[in-house]
Amino acid sequence: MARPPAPRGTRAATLTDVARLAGVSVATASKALNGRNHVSAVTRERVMEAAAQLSFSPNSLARGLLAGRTGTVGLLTSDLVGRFSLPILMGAEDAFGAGEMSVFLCDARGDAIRERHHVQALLSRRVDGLIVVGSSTDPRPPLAAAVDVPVVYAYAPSEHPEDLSIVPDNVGAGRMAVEHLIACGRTRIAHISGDRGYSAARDRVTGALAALEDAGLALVGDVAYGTWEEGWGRAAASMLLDREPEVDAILCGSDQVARGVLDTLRERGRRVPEDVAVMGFDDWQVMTTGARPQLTSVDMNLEELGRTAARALFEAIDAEHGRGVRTVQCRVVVRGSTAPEA
Amino acid sequence: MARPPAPRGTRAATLTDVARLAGVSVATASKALNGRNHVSAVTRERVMEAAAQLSFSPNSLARGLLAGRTGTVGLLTSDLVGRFSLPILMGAEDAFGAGEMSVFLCDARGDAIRERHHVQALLSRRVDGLIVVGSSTDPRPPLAAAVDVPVVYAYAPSEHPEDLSIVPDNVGAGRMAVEHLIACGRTRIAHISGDRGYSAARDRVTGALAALEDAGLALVGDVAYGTWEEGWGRAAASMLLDREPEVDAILCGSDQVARGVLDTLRERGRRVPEDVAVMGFDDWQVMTTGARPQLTSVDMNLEELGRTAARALFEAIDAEHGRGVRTVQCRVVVRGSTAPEA
DNA sequence: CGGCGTTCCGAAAAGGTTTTCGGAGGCTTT
DNA sequence: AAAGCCTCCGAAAACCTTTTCGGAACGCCG
Repeated sequence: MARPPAPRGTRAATLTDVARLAGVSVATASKALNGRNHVSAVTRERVMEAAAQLSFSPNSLARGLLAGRTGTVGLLTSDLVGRFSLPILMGAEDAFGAGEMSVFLCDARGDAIRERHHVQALLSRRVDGLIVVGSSTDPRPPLAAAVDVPVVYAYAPSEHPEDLSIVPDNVGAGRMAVEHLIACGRTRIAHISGDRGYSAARDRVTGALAALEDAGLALVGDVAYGTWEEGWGRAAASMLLDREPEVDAILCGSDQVARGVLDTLRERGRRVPEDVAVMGFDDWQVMTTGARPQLTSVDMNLEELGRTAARALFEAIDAEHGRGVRTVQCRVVVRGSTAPEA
Repeated sequence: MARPPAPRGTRAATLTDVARLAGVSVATASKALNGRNHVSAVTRERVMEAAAQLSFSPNSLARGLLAGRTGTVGLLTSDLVGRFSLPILMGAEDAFGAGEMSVFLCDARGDAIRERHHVQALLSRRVDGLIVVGSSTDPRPPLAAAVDVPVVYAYAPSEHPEDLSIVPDNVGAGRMAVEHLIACGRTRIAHISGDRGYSAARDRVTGALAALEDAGLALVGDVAYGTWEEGWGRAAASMLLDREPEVDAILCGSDQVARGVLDTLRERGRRVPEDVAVMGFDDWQVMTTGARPQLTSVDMNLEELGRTAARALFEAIDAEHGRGVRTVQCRVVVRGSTAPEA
C-alpha cells in the first residue's frame, strides 16, 4: 500500500515556506490562498501549486489569534453515559461540522467542580460559544463562572430565565401520545409513568391528562409513578390488570417500562394490540424494534434538538443572543403495539 | 441570584493588562504566573492578585502557537450512534481530562470523504495527536492524509501493521465465557452467535471452541450465525431446542440475542438458569439488568480501552510511538442467568 | 513627455504569550 | 575602594497569519 510518509519532527509547512517556494511575499501568498483579489491569476496559480506541493495547511491558532475568533465551541455534558446526551451531541456536531466549526467535548460527570474546571479550560481556549447539555429535563443552575461568550442550554434548561434554553416539549409529547391512542379507538387508557422526581414524567402526565379531558375521557386508575425500568413496568402492569381489568391502552413512561408491560400482558394472555394497546416514550430503537410486537413510541427528536441548539448558538455568536426557553416538538412513531401491521 | 456579569464585547484581559495593573513588565508577569523563579515573592503576589482581579485566563492560542504544542487531541469516530463508540470516548475523555488536554470530537458517519475533511481540520488546528475509533472490530484502512502527529486506532485496528491499534480481546472473551459456563457445571453448551460478517463474532467463536476443546468438550450443534438482534435470538433458540433438546447452556453473540433466547426459553417452559444457563456479550446494562433473570454477560471494558488508547497517545506524543496491535482484556459479569442468586 | 489611473506586490503591524539575555542594583570579599 | 557575585526585572525576539497601506510598474490620455 502506498501510504504517504509521516515525517515526524519535520514541522509543518508555514506560509513563509509557501511564499518562498512560489517566489512571492507572504502577504501575496496569503491573499492568493484566501481568494482575495489584487493578485494576478498566474501568481495565484503559482502559490496554489507551491501550497499543494508542501501540503500546506494554515495554522488555525495564528489565524484565531488574529481574528479574535477561533471557530471552536465547547460542548459540555453533565452525563455522557446517559442515553439522551448522545443524540443531542450528534445533532450539534452535525450542525457545526457543516459550518466549519470544531467541537470541544467535555464531560463533567455530574460534578460541579469538574464542570467549572472544564469551563475555565474552554474559555482559555477561547471558544466562540458553549452548549451545556443536561442529563434530565429538570432545570439546572447556570454556569458558575463569568462567561463572556454565548451559552445555550440544551435538554436541561437553565434556572435563570434570561438564559437561552432548548428543551423537548414533554407536555406536547404526553398530549400527542394520548391523541394517538384515542385515534386508534381506545377509550380506557391507563398511564404507567416513570420516576415522579423528574419533570419529564410530570410534564407528560400534564399533557396526557389535558388530551383526555379534551376528548371527554378520564384516565383509567391513577397515574402510576415508579422508576424508568423494566421491572417497574412488569409490576405496575400486574397491579393495573388486577384493579382495572377493562383497560384497553397503556401509555408508559419509557420504552423500558413498556417492555416490562408487554411481558406482563403476554403472560396474562392479553393480546397486543388487539386487547390492549401499548405505547412507550423515547423511541429507543433497540427497545422498540426488538419488542413483540414492535413498540409504538414518542421520539423526542433529540438530534434535532442538538441541531437547534447549535444553530441558536451560531446566531448568538454573530448576531443577537436569544433569551428564554424554546421547545422542540416530539413525534409519535407508530409500530405494531398500537396499530396492527397493514 | 448573584450571577456575575457577562460583559459581551469587552475583550478578555490579556497579560499586558495584568502586567500594567501590577506595575511590572509582561515578562515578569508571565514568570510570576507560571511559577518560574527569578521573581521575588512580593512581586509574584502582586501579579497574582492583579490576575485574579481581572479574572485573567491565558490565551491558549498564543501559548500553543509559541510552544508548538496545543494540548489538544482529535477524537475521530466513524459511527457515534453505535453503542460501542460512547464508552471508548468516555474513557479517552477521562484520561485526557486528567492530563489537561482538550478533546476535539468529530464524527465521520462512516463516510471517507467526511473523515478526510475532519482530519484536515484537525491538523489545521494543530492537534498533538489523533485517536481513531472504529465502529466494528474489523480492520479499517489507515487515515488517508499524510499525518505528522501520532495516531492511535481504537476498537477497529488499522490495516497497516505498523500503526498502533488498541482492540478488545474477543478471542479471550469467547474463551472466558465458555470457561465460566463450564465452571457453572455445564457440559452441553451451544452457541448462538451474531453476524458472521463481523470478526468479533468469529473471534469469539474461536476462543469458545478452544476453551471447549481444552475441557474435552464439544459444542452442541453448530455455531448459529445470524444477526445481533433479539428476533434472531428467539428464532435461533427455537430451532436449537427442537434439534438439541438436551442443551444446558447457551452462549449468545450479544445481549440482545440473549434477550430473545430468554424469551423463547420461558415460552418453552425451560427454567433459567436451572435447566439452561444463558450468557450474553457486551454487558449492556439496560439489557442485562432488565432481563429475567438478570443476564450474565462479557464486558469488553471499553471505557478501559478508551483510557488505554489515550495513554498510548500520550506516550506517543512525548516519547516513542508504539507499534502493532494491543488487546484489552474482557471480563465476565456474573448475574442470575448462569448462577442462581445467593 | 508629464500626469493619472490601474494593477499587482511587499513591508510591516497586530494578535498574546514565553523565553532568552542583558542590565541594574545591592551585597560581599580582597 | 575595586572587583565579583547574586537577585530581580525588562526589552525583544519568536510563533504564524491577515490586513493595511504604500510603492512600483505599466498603459493611456492630454
